[in-house]
Amino acid sequence: MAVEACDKKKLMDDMDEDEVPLVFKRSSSSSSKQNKSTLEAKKSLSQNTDRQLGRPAQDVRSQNGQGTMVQKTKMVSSSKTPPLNSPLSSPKSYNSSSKGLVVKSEVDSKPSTSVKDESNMRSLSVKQHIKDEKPSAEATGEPNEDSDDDKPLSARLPAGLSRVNSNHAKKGPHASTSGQQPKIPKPEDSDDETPLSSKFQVKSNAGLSLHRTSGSGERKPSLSICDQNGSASTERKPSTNLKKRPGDGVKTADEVFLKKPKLSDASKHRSKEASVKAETREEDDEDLVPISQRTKKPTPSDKKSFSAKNMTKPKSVISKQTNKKPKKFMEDSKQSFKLPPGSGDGQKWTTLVHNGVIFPPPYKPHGVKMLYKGKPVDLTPEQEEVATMYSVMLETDFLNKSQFKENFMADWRKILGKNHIIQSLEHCDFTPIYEWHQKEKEKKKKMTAEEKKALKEAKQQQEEKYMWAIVDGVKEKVGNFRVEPPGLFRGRGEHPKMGKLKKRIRPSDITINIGKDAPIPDCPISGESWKEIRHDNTVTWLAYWNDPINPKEFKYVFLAASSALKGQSDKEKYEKARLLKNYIQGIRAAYTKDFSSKDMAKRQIAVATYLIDKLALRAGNEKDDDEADTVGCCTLKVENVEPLPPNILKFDFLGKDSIPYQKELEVEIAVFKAIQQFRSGKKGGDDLFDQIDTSRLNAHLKSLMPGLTAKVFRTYNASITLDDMLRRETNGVDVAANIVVYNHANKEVAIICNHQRSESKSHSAQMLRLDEKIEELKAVVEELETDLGRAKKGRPPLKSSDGKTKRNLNPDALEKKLAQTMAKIEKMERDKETKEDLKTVALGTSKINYLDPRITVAWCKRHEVPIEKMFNKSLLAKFSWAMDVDPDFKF
DNA sequence: ACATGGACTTGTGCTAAAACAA
DNA sequence: TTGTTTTAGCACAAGTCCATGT
Repeated sequence: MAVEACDKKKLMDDMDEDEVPLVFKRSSSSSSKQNKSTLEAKKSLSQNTDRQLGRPAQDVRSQNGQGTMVQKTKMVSSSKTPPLNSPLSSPKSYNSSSKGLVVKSEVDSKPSTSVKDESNMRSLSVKQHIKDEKPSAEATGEPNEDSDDDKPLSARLPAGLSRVNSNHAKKGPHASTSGQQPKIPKPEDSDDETPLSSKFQVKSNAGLSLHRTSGSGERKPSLSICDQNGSASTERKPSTNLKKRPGDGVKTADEVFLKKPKLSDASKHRSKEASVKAETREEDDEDLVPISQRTKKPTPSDKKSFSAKNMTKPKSVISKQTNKKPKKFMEDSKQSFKLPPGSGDGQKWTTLVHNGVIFPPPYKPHGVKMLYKGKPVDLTPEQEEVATMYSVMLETDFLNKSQFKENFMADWRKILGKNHIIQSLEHCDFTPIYEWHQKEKEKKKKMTAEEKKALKEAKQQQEEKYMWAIVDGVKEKVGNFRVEPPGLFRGRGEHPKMGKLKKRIRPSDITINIGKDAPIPDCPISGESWKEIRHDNTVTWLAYWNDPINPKEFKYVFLAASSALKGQSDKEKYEKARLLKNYIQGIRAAYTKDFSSKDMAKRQIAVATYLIDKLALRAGNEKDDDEADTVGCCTLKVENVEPLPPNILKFDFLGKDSIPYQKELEVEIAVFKAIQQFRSGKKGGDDLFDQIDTSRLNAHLKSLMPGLTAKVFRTYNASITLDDMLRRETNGVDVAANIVVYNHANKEVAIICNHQRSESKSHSAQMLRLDEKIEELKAVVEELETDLGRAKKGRPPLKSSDGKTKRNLNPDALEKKLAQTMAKIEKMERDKETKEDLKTVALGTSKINYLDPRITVAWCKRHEVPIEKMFNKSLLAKFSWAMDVDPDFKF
């Protein structure tokens, strides 16, 4: 379906994306429908099996018993429930809330994790395998079962930790035996990509076997697999002109390639959908539909949201779409066509057309003079430009950093020349320029709406041609077609290069990558020319230039996240993480065993893997001296990990982007001892893991599972945690309550991944304001109660505090008002709590990068939550490939 | 084995835009 | 309407990891 998207209408709509607001139309009414549909769907689908399994969240809960209440109380409760399995851990878990847990994040302290009970999960899982109905898909179903492994980190972490221990350590051995030997079976797919599918399938059947040996045969399938639906969907038209991307749904990758737009029926559908949906729109001229758009809209047939309905019956939907193109097409196209991106040989595209990049406008001198030793100074435009870059940063914290100032001055002096009057930054007064800049900002702000709109349109028009690329006949959005403007480098943390001048990039710095038959983009700056033109279809970049700050590195122009190319690799990432589910138990057993290996390198690998698994640490590549001093797992220093007897490890280091990571984790004794040993005889700044590095670690991981690398654990743990929490805690009271559950799960993941944000400057003021409002409302409640009491006795209300006479309401009306006010207070208090809770936790990063969107989409379908409530416009576009997932999808 | 180049993903903060409250 | 708060998007920095050459 998606493809058809081409419909012009849609296109049109899309076109403006910027301006036009998306409208997701999902009428309320729809809900009912949805439900219905859902139900149907479920029935139709294999659900039975699932259900039996106990898959439904509800069931789950029931098991625990707790589930339900959770919500209100906060899911926490549930989480707390003691895991049946691990006795050990349990104590902690219960006790306190998450906080109690061992792990505390000092940072904000939200205690992050909660324990989950594995027991429940397990039970579920076990059964699940069964589901076979959908073959591929199901991969999903898989094996999780057994181990706690499957459980989300969160579960483990906190309490988990303890648990972990218990499991592994204690269990460790057994576990291992159980079955999964880590050994990899490599299915054939050497590539990471394909195999998955096959594997999945395999697994599904047997929980135990990790290997998915068999599956290999079809790897490609992986894609297909994923989408259960997908399969059908493809349609393609071969020859047509440009196609748009295959349907919105974007089914599987396969389809992607094929795409063919076809308007015919599909288009019809689409159009409707389009309207319904909301997507973006843009107008483009021709038919090229921007893929992104298409994709996004999932809405299948009717407007209703795609939510349940669509999903539910994915197949049916698909079929519709597909109709247009008969299978044959598909097949043909597949074969004849290019390989899917990513497919084997590394070819990413067959034809690629784009217009290059757009450069920032040349510098316009303002002539405002800065002062040096109190006197105005004449500067050339080049000198003034750099002075202005610095001036506008006058109120930032960078100006308090000597490193920044030194670097800036060093670079500026090169432009000023050796004998310039300006010799020292200390005697410079940039305020005139700063003030000029502030005024300019004011002016801009004060422009009328029309003026702003006109400016915007002019810009849009200028950029329009650069925004799109045509990849294998499909119009795709380009991610960052604007060349970075010159400026002062703002590194994060204590970056040694902060303040250096990032020089202007010119065409002669840029290498363009484009299809052989495509016209070479005109160089936008007359008289200049591109550095080089390449026709490399094994890479996805459209252009790149060397980073002016670090010439050894590059800045690339890629397609946008909504493109099929990116979508496919995103999907492959999640499929790989899902594959890990089948190996995790064995991997955990293996590293547990190696905690006491005689071989130091082996022991270090085991402990590092443990930390990556339990704490979701990043791999930790080596860094140069000219970068900020941050670490990851393999680069942890002795001083970053402090053993607190009997078995707690206190982590304190700066991770990516110099974000502090401060947590305490209770670990297995063997790990604790190993860490003590790794530290012994070393200085604080020495490497904790002196025998390993990321390439060794990853090489080892690859021996356990094809394609496995350290980062896969983060994806795996994040997604499995979300899936697990949603399944256990969604109670279905109403959409709002379900969303609360979702956000709670999302927060849990963010904490695991240590996704922080800085507290807004006005946070405390905002909290105070909320408190005031709540107090006011409480006063209103009291007043209402008084009046109600009087009204019941037939007396008129007292005068209000400001002396005015109130209307004489009857008791019913007063009660109603009272209830409304109380509800308002409740909501406000909840909002306040959430706000405080999330003041330093960023949910967005995990949603964008770590949570398999299919979990969210399937959950939305199961609980009739409009997907638009969970994904904004760009996420809808980015995850278009996940929209038609089966409601029973399990990560 | 290792260093380094190269390509692509992940992350935070800023700011424009949208949503709200007054 | 207007001022304020919240959110979406973007910019671009900073990671990961694979490939390749020595």
